[in-house]
Amino acid sequence: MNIGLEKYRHYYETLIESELFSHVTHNSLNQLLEISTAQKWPKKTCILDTSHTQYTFHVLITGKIKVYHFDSTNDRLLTLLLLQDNDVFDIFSLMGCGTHKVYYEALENSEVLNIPVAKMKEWMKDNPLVHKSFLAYTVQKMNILERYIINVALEDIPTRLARLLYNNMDKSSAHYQSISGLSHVELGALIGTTRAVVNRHIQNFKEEGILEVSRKQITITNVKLLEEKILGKNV
Amino acid sequence: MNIGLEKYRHYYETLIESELFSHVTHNSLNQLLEISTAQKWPKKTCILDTSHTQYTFHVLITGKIKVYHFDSTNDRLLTLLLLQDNDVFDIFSLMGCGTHKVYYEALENSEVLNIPVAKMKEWMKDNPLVHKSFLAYTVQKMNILERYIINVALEDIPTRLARLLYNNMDKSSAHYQSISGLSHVELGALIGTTRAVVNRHIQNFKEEGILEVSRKQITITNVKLLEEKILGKNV
DNA sequence: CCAGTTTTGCTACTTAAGTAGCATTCTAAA
DNA sequence: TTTAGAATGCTACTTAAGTAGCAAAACTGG
Repeated sequence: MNIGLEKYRHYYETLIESELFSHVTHNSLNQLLEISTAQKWPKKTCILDTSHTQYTFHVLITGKIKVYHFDSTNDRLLTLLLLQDNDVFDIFSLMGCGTHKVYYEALENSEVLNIPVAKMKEWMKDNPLVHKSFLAYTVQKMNILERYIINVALEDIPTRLARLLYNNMDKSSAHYQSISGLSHVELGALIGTTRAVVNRHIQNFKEEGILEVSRKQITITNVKLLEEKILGKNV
Repeated sequence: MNIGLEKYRHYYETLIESELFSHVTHNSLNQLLEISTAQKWPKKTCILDTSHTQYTFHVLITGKIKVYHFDSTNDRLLTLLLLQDNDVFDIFSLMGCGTHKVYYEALENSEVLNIPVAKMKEWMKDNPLVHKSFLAYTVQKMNILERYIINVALEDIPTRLARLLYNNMDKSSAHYQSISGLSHVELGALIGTTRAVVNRHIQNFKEEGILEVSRKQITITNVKLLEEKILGKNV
């Protein structure tokens, strides 16, 4: 990346805000940007070639990207993580953890930095302190995965759906909108089921007065009832 | 720990073998042992007090410990990880990741080192390089959790059971024994179901000639058939 | 504005998983 | 050696989840 460009400032300021790079010196961060190339991933960009993320490490600057697994046996998708600003991927290939069979799709127009894995490893060798922040970051993600396992293994689908809606409620707006822009297929992939089942339970919730729906948009009309769906079944 | 003791040598040699501490200098490892106390956890020892692991970091020297979650709604256990030699816990509390609602149980007579979290953090500050090996370690565990999610969310129980048996087959012995010493309740906790369902599928497998059972012991009699249960459904 | 695609809503059906309960067998502690 | 508890095997039943398929509605790109 030509760090003389105006754009460079934007990336620099995003990274320095990130918990991953906040402690990195000005010089080192510049070095990181020098081995980076910026790329735009328009909405719906898919990375289905696992070798790409195997050799290129990414920092998500803006946008939203889902990490998902595809099961060919029953033609089902499972979203493992939603990546947002300042997330990085793929930490598995960075640590040489064999092949990591996941795919990526930009759910919104996104901007990413591309860094060759080999160069990233070198940079980390020169900046050993980042291992600490990467460790903290990874542990946080692991915590999310752990709760995901517990949800999928022990809770029924209405509970999982309710929790998904609850956790993604936009409490700032007057009307509690949730998970904007995702279809029922996407919702199913997020909780490990199919669109038909998601739709069934959404209709049930609607009848119970918990929410209202319009296309790709869910509005929670009764937060208390939604909470009750989750509570009494562990928080 | 009084590092003059004969026992000390045993702990030292175990740690230096571990990928987590192998690069640590002799002096630093001694310092680590000085802030450690050794403890025996006989088989069936349970740690149900989450505040214990919140303030004490552990290194498992020998034995086997399961990390599990308990769901009070439906009275079910879910085993998240099996810890073995040179595993450490709990990395969540070490990284200050809030409370981590999991319990521990020694499945075999185990020997652990106890290290106060605050002292461990200090020691890590003095030995910043360990962050790198802890990162690699954590990423490995995260990989296991990720596959766990995929299994539980997308595969049926016969497949999950078959995979569990397959992954735990003792290929060294002439007779392929698998998961020795665990009851059907434990097997259920490992794949996210109940003992009744585990038993049902074990009986099916038995009829299909895949395995033979005796109390707390399963012997695989036809590995190929077992593999077929898993394959064709992603590896 | 039209044509084609995506998304949603819904019905009917199949199947797997979960639940309850009990009898038998095995094991370990008194 | 006895006995209480644990583990297993099994039956019958209930319920939730998955599947298939179709039609209406709502977008989107040309």
